Amino acid sequence: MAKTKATIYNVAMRANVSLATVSRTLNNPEKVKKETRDKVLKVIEDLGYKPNAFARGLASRKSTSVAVMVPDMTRSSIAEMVNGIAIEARKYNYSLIIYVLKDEYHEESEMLKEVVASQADGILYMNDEINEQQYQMLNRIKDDYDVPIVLANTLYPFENKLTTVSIDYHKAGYGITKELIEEGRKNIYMLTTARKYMVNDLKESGYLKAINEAGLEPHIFRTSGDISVNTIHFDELFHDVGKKIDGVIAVRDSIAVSFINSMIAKGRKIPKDISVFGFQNTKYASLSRPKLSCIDIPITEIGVRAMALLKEEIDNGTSKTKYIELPYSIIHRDSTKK
Amino acid sequence: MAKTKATIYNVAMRANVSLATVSRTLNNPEKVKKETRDKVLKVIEDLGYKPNAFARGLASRKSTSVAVMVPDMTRSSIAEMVNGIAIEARKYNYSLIIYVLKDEYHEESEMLKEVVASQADGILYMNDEINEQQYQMLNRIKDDYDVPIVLANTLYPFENKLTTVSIDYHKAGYGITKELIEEGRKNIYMLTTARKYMVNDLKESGYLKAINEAGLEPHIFRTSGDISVNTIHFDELFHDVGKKIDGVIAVRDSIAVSFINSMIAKGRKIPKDISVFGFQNTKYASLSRPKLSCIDIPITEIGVRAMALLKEEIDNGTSKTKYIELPYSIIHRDSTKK
DNA sequence: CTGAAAGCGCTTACAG
DNA sequence: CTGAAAGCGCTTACAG
Repeated sequence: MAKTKATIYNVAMRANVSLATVSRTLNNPEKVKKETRDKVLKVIEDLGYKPNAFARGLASRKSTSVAVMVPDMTRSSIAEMVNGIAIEARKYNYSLIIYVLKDEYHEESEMLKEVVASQADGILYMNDEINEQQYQMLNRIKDDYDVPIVLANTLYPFENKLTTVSIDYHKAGYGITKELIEEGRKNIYMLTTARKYMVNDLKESGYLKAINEAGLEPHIFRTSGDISVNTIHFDELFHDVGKKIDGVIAVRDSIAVSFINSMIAKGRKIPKDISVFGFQNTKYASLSRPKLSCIDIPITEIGVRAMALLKEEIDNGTSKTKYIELPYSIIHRDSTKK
Repeated sequence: MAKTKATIYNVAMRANVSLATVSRTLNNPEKVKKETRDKVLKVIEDLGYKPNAFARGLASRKSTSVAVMVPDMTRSSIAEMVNGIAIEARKYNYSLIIYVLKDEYHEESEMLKEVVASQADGILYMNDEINEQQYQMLNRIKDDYDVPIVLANTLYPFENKLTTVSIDYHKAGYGITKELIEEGRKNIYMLTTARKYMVNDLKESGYLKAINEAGLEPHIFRTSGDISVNTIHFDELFHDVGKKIDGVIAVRDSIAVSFINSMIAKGRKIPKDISVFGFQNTKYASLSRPKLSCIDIPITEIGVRAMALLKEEIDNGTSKTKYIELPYSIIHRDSTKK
């Protein structure tokens, strides 16, 4: 039964070469004579030999693995980024170790120590709620242990010490708000999360800028991402000012769709009475009736680029680029007039 | 800057004990006198020492990591299972190495070799498309390398050599079909994927059983998970027999919602004209108008239980249970009459 | 309860 | 281009 795994020693024996030569044909093939190399490769193939990742990691001080730290796998944006990361990591034969962040700061800091102990070659960190404390902790880890860190879709606008791949959420928020203004909307509401997310703050600041420029009154409405909860909030909102609202920017597609459902239940027409924009371009947007107009965020691409940048930092100790801003686009469907 | 990580040697020095004692206070604290232990623990704390995972893995032949093999991170059921796995893994301080499966059989087999080389203590495999070839390969890996494997939400009904955690999809398909029959529906369609998924085949067989028992005519309609594609299919379907369909079982919520949107566009009423059931109870179900009735699958729980079972097999070499069937429930919302 | 020592399976200067 | 040997940082019998 339990076949004992072939070791480098077995390969060396069978191929009549030293351990060093086997190691070289795997890691620096150009340093081995073609003839020898082929002989060794053949034995490796025959034995189904794969180097033990621990021994290799211990000896070389490289792990060919990166730590992927995420707040919550179940959010589709996170899952899609991880997918992008996986696509790119595969090219380099890197493995991905997933760490699901806990709310508690202390736990996160423990987790980071684990990451360091795991000898990850680099860290991919995604957390759209990132706060001062967390940002500084990452900074410290990076400096203390000299491990490259790349933030993916994670913006901390007050400092820029950490390499980042994202989109300009402020500009995106500004852009769609302007579109609504140009449509002639006067009472444009921003539907955002009660909980503070950095990324949502940026969308909000873009919204506010456009609203102020147009001399309109800003309306920030904070609600929950939980549909059963925000439905109640939207009913209350409608009760208070429902007839006046004529435009909406929601920080997530799912919140936009939930809002649409609530308003249609009250007899309002979308987009005739209210134009609605979402953010992300998830499947929710295409399954909504009417289909949702929204900002399309190249989320998989963010993952791909973040991994590529991390790889660059791992290999060179640094990277030319410290900030990659990816373009977004505005998808016009049926919940807005344009 | 770059703080050199403390090693077990540094700890031993500072605490005036041997390496073995440091190792023991971490791994077998009961074998160390309390006094000594406390002294060592203090130094560990002071130095921020974390054992190097590679050295530990190499020496102990245990990795405290498991390989998580998934077909595609972006499917919400997969992401939620991984979340469940992460929750449970955290209890044991296990890390998770993610492998995103490729379509190509050869690549999957290479990946499995990598998994073995990575010294993972066990493998969590989820793939609702699993075929004979893949199943046998897993079997071989398990036998050859003596590594525990647990299938999560992955059914291969023709054999049961591999430990599995899932729900009874056949029964679920049967149950909701019966409900539609009891509602008085006569032309019940099953909307399933063109591509063969094991799990969908089981839903289908349950559907067929109920239909046959009732002496009705079965209608299996194969389409795509892609909304823009299935919308076209549904339009064609409506053109052919649209007026007759009075009940629908879809293998995924998103397919059900897309179908509802298509039918409403043609002027049909849900659930008055057509009752619709989905599968999974995703957010799509709550964001649909009308809200979707569906089978609720305890997907996070499947992840949790699969990880727990794997841990049991890792620790004991085997587990008492070879198959855990979790209960599902039927959620009645507004797309069916009950 | 504690320590000395071998060994896990690799990589990498160093020598030749 | 190739090999002998040290060393990576742990764990684990074995002795005491």
